[in-house]
Amino acid sequence: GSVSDMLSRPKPWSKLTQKGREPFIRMQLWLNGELGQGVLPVQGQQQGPVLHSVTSLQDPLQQGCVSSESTPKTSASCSPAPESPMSSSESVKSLTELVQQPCPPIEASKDGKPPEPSDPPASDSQPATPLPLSGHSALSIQELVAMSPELDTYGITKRVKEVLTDNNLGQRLFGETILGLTQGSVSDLLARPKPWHKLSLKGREPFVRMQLWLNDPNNVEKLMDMKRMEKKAYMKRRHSSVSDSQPCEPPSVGTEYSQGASPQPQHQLKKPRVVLAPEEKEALKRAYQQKPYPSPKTIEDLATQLNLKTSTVINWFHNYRSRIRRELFIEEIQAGSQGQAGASDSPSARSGRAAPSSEGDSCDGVEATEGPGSADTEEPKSQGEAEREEAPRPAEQTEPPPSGTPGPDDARDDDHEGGPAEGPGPLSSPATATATAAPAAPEDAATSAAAAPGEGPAARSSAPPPSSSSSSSSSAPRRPSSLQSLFGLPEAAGARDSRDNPLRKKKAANLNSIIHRLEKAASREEPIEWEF
DNA sequence: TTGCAGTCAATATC
DNA sequence: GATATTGACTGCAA
Repeated sequence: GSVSDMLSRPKPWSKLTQKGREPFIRMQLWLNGELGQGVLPVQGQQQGPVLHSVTSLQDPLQQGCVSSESTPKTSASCSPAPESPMSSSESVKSLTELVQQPCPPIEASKDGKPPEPSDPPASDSQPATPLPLSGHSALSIQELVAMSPELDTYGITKRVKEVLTDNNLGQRLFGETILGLTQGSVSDLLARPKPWHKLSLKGREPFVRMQLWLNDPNNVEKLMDMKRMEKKAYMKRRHSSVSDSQPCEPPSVGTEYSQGASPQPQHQLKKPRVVLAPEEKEALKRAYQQKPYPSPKTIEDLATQLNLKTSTVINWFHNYRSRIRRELFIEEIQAGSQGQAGASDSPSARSGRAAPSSEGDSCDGVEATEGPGSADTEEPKSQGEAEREEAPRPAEQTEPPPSGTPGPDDARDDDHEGGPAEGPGPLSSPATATATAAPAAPEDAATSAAAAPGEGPAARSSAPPPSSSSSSSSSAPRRPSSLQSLFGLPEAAGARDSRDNPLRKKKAANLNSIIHRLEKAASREEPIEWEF
């Protein structure tokens, strides 16, 4: 009955749960001839002949660092964990193993040729990107991902960073040959990996690829080879182009990659990249603080006031929200590890509000999320801001607007025809102020607060924290076997602590004052609602 | 339609 | 030159 149903009404892949995908993977394997004629275990029966026999195979994914939730953490969590309790279905795991030989991820084909550089991009757009694995089966990466146990994304990226830096391998090369991603994406991924459970299937792909790569004993060697070949090719091209007196196309960034079909698109005038001025960003951030989910009208107002396209404003909000969210993930992780070390705030407590530490900056997101309370970067005004904002709408402001789950309701703009824009609000000022160079009168705390940070070096010295913290950790101790060593590197934690303490104090003070005000407000207005 | 995830690719920064 | 940042885009889901 199930089979009939499945065959006649298959659900789209994306709608299937991991479990639900299992039969399709089996079918695919069967179609590929991978499963032979062995008797597959049905449902609860774990080990049919075929699967049973393969459980002894090495599972490259399992070799890697499987995250704590899924693996009984032993001191050497990177060792194969055949007994992992993780999988809801052992059989899937077995399939994973079946599919995953210790495979060299780099070499694409047996013909000795390295994967054609153009491969990754080309195949990338395909629905089922074939892994550049010479490995055993033609299983697509998606299938591997679907079957993969939970991976420790932080551990993986950390190790990858280590390997890359230790061997002087670039992100671009790694990204393009191993992950099929561009340098920027790789950088982002390595610096701010999301936890496995927050990743979509697609988002897990690169991590699976990384894990496979890490498990490849010849990974570095192969990448080195690639590097050499790239260099050779580049030299060749240069020479030939020089001798041919070619107008020497710029040493294409992607080297031999890409350019699949785009030597000419250069002609069609490219849209110049929009670069938002600091003041504009400040204004947007302030708008965000008020309404992380501005209404179309607000967006339009914003766009008008800042003289930007509405799409730019929309994009900015999307990007900002999602980047803040990512920062928060990291904060949570870091906080978690810190918490273990005896840090004060519990992760659960912080997950609600913005995580304090990455001190806003690169993650001004965090700062923004935290709203006025965050203080870190703008301590001086934070009080004022807090006053201005907390008092009127305590609930909204204390709450972490965006955080993991967009709690649109609390901050969404919808109605308020006036929206945040009503009143000059935070938005209007900077733009106009910039224009006039003379920041309008102290319209409100927020405005002035934003104006200042715009120029103040203190606020501007934002970028480093999160990434630097992560990178610092990358140079820290090795052996990312256990969760602690992955996330809570003693050194790193120590460094953080010493650096954060003053900030923490400030924050604590700030929070206290906010709480205090909230309580006051609560006692005045709606005591019941504030019961919590 | 809206929001999000993931990514690209231009640009900034180191 | 390598890496980080970020505006824009695509595809998907609710």
